[in-house]
Amino acid sequence: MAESELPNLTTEQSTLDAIEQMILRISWLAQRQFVQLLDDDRFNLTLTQFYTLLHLAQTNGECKMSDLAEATQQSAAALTGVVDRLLDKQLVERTRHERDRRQVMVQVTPRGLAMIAAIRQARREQIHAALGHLPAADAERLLELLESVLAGMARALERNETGRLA
Amino acid sequence: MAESELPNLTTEQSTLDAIEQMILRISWLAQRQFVQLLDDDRFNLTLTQFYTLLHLAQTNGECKMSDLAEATQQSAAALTGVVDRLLDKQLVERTRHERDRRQVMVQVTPRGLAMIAAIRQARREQIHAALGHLPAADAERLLELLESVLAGMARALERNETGRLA
DNA sequence: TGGTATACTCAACATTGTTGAATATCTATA
DNA sequence: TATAGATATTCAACAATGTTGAGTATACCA
Repeated sequence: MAESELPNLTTEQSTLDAIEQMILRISWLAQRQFVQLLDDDRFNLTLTQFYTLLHLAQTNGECKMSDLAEATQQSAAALTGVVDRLLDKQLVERTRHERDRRQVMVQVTPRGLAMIAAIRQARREQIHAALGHLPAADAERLLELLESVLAGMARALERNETGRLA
Repeated sequence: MAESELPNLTTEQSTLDAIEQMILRISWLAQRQFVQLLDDDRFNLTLTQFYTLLHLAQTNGECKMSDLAEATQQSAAALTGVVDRLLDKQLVERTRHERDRRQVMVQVTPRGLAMIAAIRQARREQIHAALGHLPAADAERLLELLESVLAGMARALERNETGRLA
Protein backbone atom coordinates (compact mmCIF):
# COMPACT_ATOMS: atom_id res chain seq x y z
CA MET A 1 0.00 0.00 0.00
CA ALA A 2 1.14 3.54 -0.73
CA GLU A 3 -0.66 5.02 2.24
CA SER A 4 2.22 7.12 3.42
CA GLU A 5 2.73 9.04 0.20
CA LEU A 6 1.74 12.69 0.29
CA PRO A 7 0.25 12.43 3.78
CA ASN A 8 -0.33 16.15 4.06
CA LEU A 9 -2.02 16.65 0.75
CA THR A 10 -4.53 13.82 0.54
CA THR A 11 -6.74 12.92 3.46
CA GLU A 12 -5.76 9.57 4.87
CA GLN A 13 -8.30 6.80 4.77
CA SER A 14 -8.04 6.30 8.52
CA THR A 15 -9.16 9.87 9.18
CA LEU A 16 -12.14 9.46 6.87
CA ASP A 17 -13.01 6.20 8.59
CA ALA A 18 -12.91 7.91 11.96
CA ILE A 19 -15.10 10.73 10.67
CA GLU A 20 -17.54 8.17 9.27
CA GLN A 21 -17.85 6.48 12.65
CA MET A 22 -18.20 9.83 14.36
CA ILE A 23 -21.00 10.92 12.06
CA LEU A 24 -22.85 7.63 12.55
CA ARG A 25 -22.56 7.91 16.32
CA ILE A 26 -23.51 11.59 16.44
CA SER A 27 -26.46 10.95 14.13
CA TRP A 28 -27.64 8.20 16.42
CA LEU A 29 -27.24 10.25 19.60
CA ALA A 30 -28.66 13.43 18.07
CA GLN A 31 -31.69 11.52 16.95
CA ARG A 32 -32.22 9.76 20.27
CA GLN A 33 -31.88 13.05 22.08
CA PHE A 34 -34.30 14.76 19.75
CA VAL A 35 -36.89 11.97 19.79
CA GLN A 36 -36.78 12.14 23.56
CA LEU A 37 -37.55 15.85 23.37
CA LEU A 38 -40.37 15.43 20.85
CA ASP A 39 -41.96 12.78 23.05
CA ASP A 40 -42.50 15.37 25.77
CA ASP A 41 -46.16 15.92 26.70
CA ARG A 42 -45.95 19.47 25.40
CA PHE A 43 -45.20 18.24 21.86
CA ASN A 44 -45.97 14.55 21.47
CA LEU A 45 -44.70 14.38 17.88
CA THR A 46 -42.75 11.72 16.02
CA LEU A 47 -39.58 12.58 14.14
CA THR A 48 -41.33 12.22 10.79
CA GLN A 49 -44.18 14.43 11.90
CA PHE A 50 -41.70 17.06 13.08
CA TYR A 51 -39.72 17.18 9.83
CA THR A 52 -42.94 17.36 7.85
CA LEU A 53 -44.32 20.16 9.98
CA LEU A 54 -40.97 21.96 9.94
CA HIS A 55 -40.91 22.08 6.19
CA LEU A 56 -44.44 23.47 6.12
CA ALA A 57 -43.47 26.10 8.67
CA GLN A 58 -40.56 27.16 6.49
CA THR A 59 -42.78 27.35 3.42
CA ASN A 60 -44.71 30.50 2.77
CA GLY A 61 -48.34 29.55 2.31
CA GLU A 62 -49.50 26.22 0.95
CA CYS A 63 -47.46 23.26 -0.19
CA LYS A 64 -48.40 20.54 -2.65
CA MET A 65 -48.42 16.99 -1.27
CA SER A 66 -45.93 15.76 -3.86
CA ASP A 67 -43.54 18.66 -3.19
CA LEU A 68 -43.78 18.02 0.53
CA ALA A 69 -43.10 14.33 -0.02
CA GLU A 70 -39.99 15.07 -2.02
CA ALA A 71 -38.70 17.68 0.43
CA THR A 72 -39.09 15.36 3.39
CA GLN A 73 -37.97 12.27 1.47
CA GLN A 74 -41.12 10.25 1.95
CA SER A 75 -43.31 8.41 -0.51
CA ALA A 76 -46.65 10.02 -1.33
CA ALA A 77 -48.46 7.09 0.27
CA ALA A 78 -46.51 7.43 3.52
CA LEU A 79 -47.06 11.17 3.61
CA THR A 80 -50.84 10.78 3.40
CA GLY A 81 -50.85 9.01 6.74
CA VAL A 82 -48.48 11.50 8.35
CA VAL A 83 -50.58 14.45 7.25
CA ASP A 84 -53.70 12.63 8.52
CA ARG A 85 -52.19 12.59 11.99
CA LEU A 86 -50.99 16.21 11.84
CA LEU A 87 -54.55 17.07 10.83
CA ASP A 88 -55.94 15.21 13.84
CA LYS A 89 -53.70 17.35 16.02
CA GLN A 90 -54.91 20.50 14.23
CA LEU A 91 -51.37 21.47 13.26
CA VAL A 92 -52.08 21.60 9.51
CA GLU A 93 -54.97 22.17 7.13
CA ARG A 94 -55.69 20.30 3.94
CA THR A 95 -57.39 21.91 0.95
CA ARG A 96 -57.71 21.28 -2.77
CA HIS A 97 -55.99 23.39 -5.38
CA GLU A 98 -58.58 25.68 -6.93
CA ARG A 99 -57.64 25.17 -10.55
CA ASP A 100 -56.16 21.69 -10.57
CA ARG A 101 -58.54 19.72 -8.41
CA ARG A 102 -56.18 16.73 -8.33
CA GLN A 103 -53.67 18.54 -6.17
CA VAL A 104 -54.01 18.53 -2.40
CA MET A 105 -52.50 21.54 -0.68
CA VAL A 106 -51.30 21.47 2.91
CA GLN A 107 -50.72 24.50 5.11
CA VAL A 108 -49.48 24.89 8.66
CA THR A 109 -51.92 26.39 11.16
CA PRO A 110 -51.02 29.06 13.74
CA ARG A 111 -51.07 26.27 16.27
CA GLY A 112 -48.56 24.34 14.16
CA LEU A 113 -46.30 27.37 13.93
CA ALA A 114 -46.40 27.83 17.69
CA MET A 115 -45.52 24.16 18.13
CA ILE A 116 -42.49 24.44 15.85
CA ALA A 117 -41.33 27.59 17.63
CA ALA A 118 -41.60 25.91 21.02
CA ILE A 119 -39.71 22.84 19.84
CA ARG A 120 -36.92 24.92 18.32
CA GLN A 121 -36.60 26.88 21.54
CA ALA A 122 -36.32 23.69 23.57
CA ARG A 123 -33.85 22.31 21.04
CA ARG A 124 -31.78 25.46 21.33
CA GLU A 125 -31.47 24.89 25.06
CA GLN A 126 -30.50 21.28 24.44
CA ILE A 127 -27.78 22.21 21.97
CA HIS A 128 -26.51 24.89 24.29
CA ALA A 129 -26.14 22.31 27.04
CA ALA A 130 -24.16 20.09 24.69
CA LEU A 131 -22.05 22.68 22.91
CA GLY A 132 -22.03 25.78 25.04
CA HIS A 133 -18.57 24.95 26.33
CA LEU A 134 -16.99 25.16 22.85
CA PRO A 135 -14.79 28.24 22.38
CA ALA A 136 -16.28 30.67 19.86
CA ALA A 137 -13.54 30.17 17.31
CA ASP A 138 -13.98 26.40 17.42
CA ALA A 139 -17.72 26.73 16.99
CA GLU A 140 -17.30 28.88 13.92
CA ARG A 141 -14.72 26.56 12.42
CA LEU A 142 -16.98 23.60 13.13
CA LEU A 143 -19.85 25.31 11.36
CA GLU A 144 -17.72 25.89 8.26
CA LEU A 145 -16.57 22.29 8.16
CA LEU A 146 -20.08 20.95 8.69
CA GLU A 147 -21.29 23.04 5.79
CA SER A 148 -18.64 21.40 3.68
CA VAL A 149 -19.72 17.96 4.89
CA LEU A 150 -23.36 18.68 4.16
CA ALA A 151 -22.55 19.88 0.66
CA GLY A 152 -20.51 16.75 -0.01
CA MET A 153 -23.25 14.47 1.28
CA ALA A 154 -25.94 16.22 -0.69
CA ARG A 155 -23.86 15.87 -3.85
CA ALA A 156 -23.24 12.18 -3.17
CA LEU A 157 -26.93 11.52 -2.51
CA GLU A 158 -27.86 13.36 -5.68
CA ARG A 159 -25.40 11.37 -7.77
CA ASN A 160 -26.80 8.17 -6.29
CA GLU A 161 -30.37 9.08 -7.08
CA THR A 162 -29.49 10.16 -10.57
CA GLY A 163 -27.68 6.88 -10.98
CA ARG A 164 -30.62 4.89 -9.74
CA LEU A 165 -33.15 6.66 -11.89
CA ALA A 166 -31.02 6.49 -15.01
CA MET B 1 -29.95 42.85 22.62
CA ALA B 2 -26.35 42.62 23.80
CA GLU B 3 -25.30 40.27 21.05
CA SER B 4 -22.15 42.15 20.14
CA GLU B 5 -20.55 42.01 23.55
CA LEU B 6 -17.48 39.82 23.85
CA PRO B 7 -18.04 38.27 20.44
CA ASN B 8 -14.69 36.49 20.44
CA LEU B 9 -14.85 34.94 23.86
CA THR B 10 -18.33 33.44 24.11
CA THR B 11 -19.87 31.52 21.26
CA GLU B 12 -22.71 33.51 19.82
CA GLN B 13 -26.15 32.02 19.98
CA SER B 14 -26.54 32.40 16.24
CA THR B 15 -23.53 30.17 15.61
CA LEU B 16 -24.90 27.51 17.93
CA ASP B 17 -28.27 27.75 16.20
CA ALA B 18 -26.62 27.27 12.84
CA ILE B 19 -24.70 24.27 14.15
CA GLU B 20 -27.90 22.82 15.55
CA GLN B 21 -29.60 23.09 12.17
CA MET B 22 -26.57 21.65 10.46
CA ILE B 23 -26.47 18.64 12.76
CA LEU B 24 -30.18 18.00 12.26
CA ARG B 25 -29.80 18.16 8.51
CA ILE B 26 -26.65 16.05 8.39
CA SER B 27 -28.24 13.46 10.69
CA TRP B 28 -31.21 13.29 8.39
CA LEU B 29 -29.13 12.99 5.22
CA ALA B 30 -26.62 10.58 6.75
CA GLN B 31 -29.44 8.35 7.85
CA ARG B 32 -31.26 8.46 4.51
CA GLN B 33 -28.03 7.67 2.73
CA PHE B 34 -27.26 4.81 5.06
CA VAL B 35 -30.75 3.33 4.98
CA GLN B 36 -30.52 3.38 1.21
CA LEU B 37 -27.28 1.41 1.42
CA LEU B 38 -28.65 -1.12 3.93
CA ASP B 39 -31.66 -1.71 1.68
CA ASP B 40 -29.37 -3.10 -1.01
CA ASP B 41 -30.09 -6.72 -1.97
CA ARG B 42 -26.69 -7.74 -0.64
CA PHE B 43 -27.63 -6.62 2.89
CA ASN B 44 -31.37 -6.09 3.25
CA LEU B 45 -31.13 -4.86 6.83
CA THR B 46 -32.99 -2.14 8.68
CA LEU B 47 -31.13 0.56 10.61
CA THR B 48 -32.13 -0.98 13.93
CA GLN B 49 -30.99 -4.41 12.81
CA PHE B 50 -27.67 -2.95 11.69
CA TYR B 51 -26.93 -1.15 14.95
CA THR B 52 -27.90 -4.25 16.91
CA LEU B 53 -25.69 -6.49 14.80
CA LEU B 54 -22.87 -3.94 14.90
CA HIS B 55 -22.82 -3.96 18.66
CA LEU B 56 -22.70 -7.74 18.69
CA ALA B 57 -19.85 -7.71 16.19
CA GLN B 58 -17.91 -5.33 18.41
CA THR B 59 -18.52 -7.54 21.46
CA ASN B 60 -16.22 -10.41 22.13
CA GLY B 61 -18.37 -13.50 22.55
CA GLU B 62 -21.91 -13.49 23.85
CA CYS B 63 -24.02 -10.57 24.99
CA LYS B 64 -26.93 -10.53 27.40
CA MET B 65 -30.25 -9.33 25.97
CA SER B 66 -30.61 -6.59 28.56
CA ASP B 67 -27.07 -5.33 27.97
CA LEU B 68 -27.69 -5.30 24.24
CA ALA B 69 -30.93 -3.42 24.75
CA GLU B 70 -29.19 -0.76 26.80
CA ALA B 71 -26.27 -0.42 24.40
CA THR B 72 -28.54 0.02 21.39
CA GLN B 73 -31.09 2.10 23.29
CA GLN B 74 -34.05 -0.18 22.75
CA SER B 75 -36.59 -1.62 25.15
CA ALA B 76 -36.23 -5.30 25.96
CA ALA B 77 -39.56 -5.99 24.28
CA ALA B 78 -38.52 -4.26 21.06
CA LEU B 79 -35.19 -6.05 21.04
CA THR B 80 -36.85 -9.48 21.21
CA GLY B 81 -38.46 -8.86 17.82
CA VAL B 82 -35.28 -7.46 16.29
CA VAL B 83 -33.24 -10.46 17.41
CA ASP B 84 -35.99 -12.75 16.09
CA ARG B 85 -35.44 -11.31 12.61
CA LEU B 86 -31.64 -11.42 12.84
CA LEU B 87 -32.07 -15.05 13.82
CA ASP B 88 -34.24 -15.72 10.77
CA LYS B 89 -31.42 -14.34 8.64
CA GLN B 90 -28.92 -16.54 10.46
CA LEU B 91 -26.83 -13.55 11.47
CA VAL B 92 -26.99 -14.28 15.22
CA GLU B 93 -27.48 -17.21 17.57
CA ARG B 94 -29.54 -17.27 20.73
CA THR B 95 -28.66 -19.43 23.73
CA ARG B 96 -29.43 -19.55 27.44
CA HIS B 97 -26.92 -18.66 30.09
CA GLU B 98 -25.69 -21.89 31.65
CA ARG B 99 -25.89 -20.84 35.26
CA ASP B 100 -28.65 -18.24 35.27
CA ARG B 101 -31.28 -19.81 33.04
CA ARG B 102 -33.29 -16.56 32.93
CA GLN B 103 -30.67 -14.83 30.85
CA VAL B 104 -30.74 -15.11 27.08
CA MET B 105 -27.38 -14.71 25.39
CA VAL B 106 -26.96 -13.54 21.82
CA GLN B 107 -23.90 -14.02 19.67
CA VAL B 108 -23.04 -12.96 16.14
CA THR B 109 -22.42 -15.76 13.62
CA PRO B 110 -19.55 -15.81 11.10
CA ARG B 111 -22.16 -14.90 8.53
CA GLY B 112 -23.15 -11.89 10.64
CA LEU B 113 -19.53 -10.80 10.94
CA ALA B 114 -19.08 -11.03 7.17
CA MET B 115 -22.23 -8.95 6.68
CA ILE B 116 -20.97 -6.19 8.99
CA ALA B 117 -17.58 -6.17 7.27
CA ALA B 118 -19.21 -5.83 3.84
CA ILE B 119 -21.47 -3.02 5.01
CA ARG B 120 -18.60 -1.09 6.56
CA GLN B 121 -16.61 -1.44 3.37
CA ALA B 122 -19.51 -0.10 1.29
CA ARG B 123 -20.00 2.68 3.80
CA ARG B 124 -16.34 3.59 3.55
CA GLU B 125 -16.73 4.07 -0.18
CA GLN B 126 -19.82 6.19 0.39
CA ILE B 127 -18.06 8.45 2.87
CA HIS B 128 -15.11 8.76 0.55
CA ALA B 129 -17.40 9.96 -2.21
CA ALA B 130 -18.85 12.57 0.14
CA LEU B 131 -15.71 13.72 1.94
CA GLY B 132 -12.78 12.70 -0.21
CA HIS B 133 -12.44 16.24 -1.49
CA LEU B 134 -11.72 17.70 1.98
CA PRO B 135 -8.08 18.74 2.44
CA ALA B 136 -6.28 16.55 4.95
CA ALA B 137 -5.83 19.30 7.50
CA ASP B 138 -9.54 20.14 7.38
CA ALA B 139 -10.47 16.49 7.82
CA GLU B 140 -8.31 16.18 10.88
CA ARG B 141 -9.62 19.37 12.39
CA LEU B 142 -13.18 18.21 11.68
CA LEU B 143 -12.52 14.95 13.44
CA GLU B 144 -11.27 16.75 16.55
CA LEU B 145 -14.27 19.04 16.65
CA LEU B 146 -16.71 16.18 16.11
CA GLU B 147 -15.13 14.34 19.01
CA SER B 148 -15.81 17.37 21.13
CA VAL B 149 -19.41 17.50 19.93
CA LEU B 150 -19.93 13.81 20.66
CA ALA B 151 -18.53 14.18 24.16
CA GLY B 152 -20.81 17.14 24.83
CA MET B 153 -23.86 15.32 23.54
CA ALA B 154 -23.11 12.18 25.50
CA ARG B 155 -22.76 14.26 28.67
CA ALA B 156 -26.03 16.06 27.99
CA LEU B 157 -27.89 12.80 27.32
CA GLU B 158 -26.47 11.31 30.49
CA ARG B 159 -27.55 14.28 32.57
CA ASN B 160 -31.03 14.02 31.06
CA GLU B 161 -31.37 10.35 31.84
CA THR B 162 -30.11 10.79 35.35
CA GLY B 163 -32.62 13.59 35.75
CA ARG B 164 -35.44 11.49 34.46
CA LEU B 165 -34.66 8.48 36.57
CA ALA B 166 -34.16 10.48 39.74
C1' DT C 1 -40.59 -22.97 51.78
C1' DG C 2 -42.48 -18.49 50.37
C1' DG C 3 -42.16 -14.18 48.73
C1' DT C 4 -40.01 -10.98 45.88
C1' DA C 5 -36.89 -9.46 42.35
C1' DT C 6 -35.07 -10.31 37.82
C1' DA C 7 -34.91 -11.53 32.74
C1' DC C 8 -37.31 -12.14 29.15
C1' DT C 9 -41.35 -12.95 26.02
C1' DC C 10 -45.97 -12.17 24.45
C1' DA C 11 -50.18 -9.61 23.19
C1' DA C 12 -52.42 -5.60 21.71
C1' DC C 13 -51.96 -1.51 19.67
C1' DA C 14 -49.99 2.90 17.08
C1' DT C 15 -46.81 4.77 13.61
C1' DT C 16 -44.22 4.44 9.71
C1' DG C 17 -42.87 2.47 5.47
C1' DT C 18 -43.47 -0.35 0.99
C1' DT C 19 -45.97 -1.78 -3.24
C1' DG C 20 -49.65 -2.00 -6.28
C1' DA C 21 -54.42 -0.99 -7.32
C1' DA C 22 -58.13 2.36 -7.44
C1' DT C 23 -60.03 7.02 -8.14
C1' DA C 24 -60.35 11.57 -9.74
C1' DT C 25 -58.84 15.05 -12.63
C1' DC C 26 -56.42 17.22 -16.30
C1' DT C 27 -54.51 17.45 -21.11
C1' DA C 28 -53.63 16.50 -25.72
C1' DT C 29 -55.25 14.62 -29.83
C1' DA C 30 -58.09 12.69 -33.47
C1' DT D 1 -66.10 16.50 -28.35
C1' DA D 2 -64.88 11.94 -27.15
C1' DT D 3 -61.30 9.49 -25.29
C1' DA D 4 -56.77 7.85 -24.25
C1' DG D 5 -53.06 8.68 -21.47
C1' DA D 6 -50.67 11.24 -17.88
C1' DT D 7 -50.77 13.06 -13.27
C1' DA D 8 -51.97 13.53 -8.19
C1' DT D 9 -53.44 11.39 -4.50
C1' DT D 10 -55.52 7.89 -1.60
C1' DC D 11 -56.43 3.23 -0.13
C1' DA D 12 -55.47 -1.63 1.11
C1' DA D 13 -52.53 -5.13 2.60
C1' DC D 14 -48.55 -6.15 4.66
C1' DA D 15 -43.85 -5.83 7.39
C1' DA D 16 -40.84 -3.63 10.92
C1' DT D 17 -40.50 -1.01 14.88
C1' DG D 18 -41.89 0.84 19.20
C1' DT D 19 -44.81 1.25 23.57
C1' DT D 20 -47.13 -0.64 27.67
C1' DG D 21 -48.67 -4.05 30.60
C1' DA D 22 -49.35 -8.83 31.61
C1' DG D 23 -47.44 -13.42 31.85
C1' DT D 24 -43.73 -17.02 32.63
C1' DA D 25 -39.64 -18.91 34.26
C1' DT D 26 -35.86 -18.60 37.22
C1' DA D 27 -32.99 -16.93 40.98
C1' DC D 28 -32.25 -15.27 45.53
C1' DC D 29 -33.16 -14.16 50.28
C1' DA D 30 -35.10 -14.67 54.77
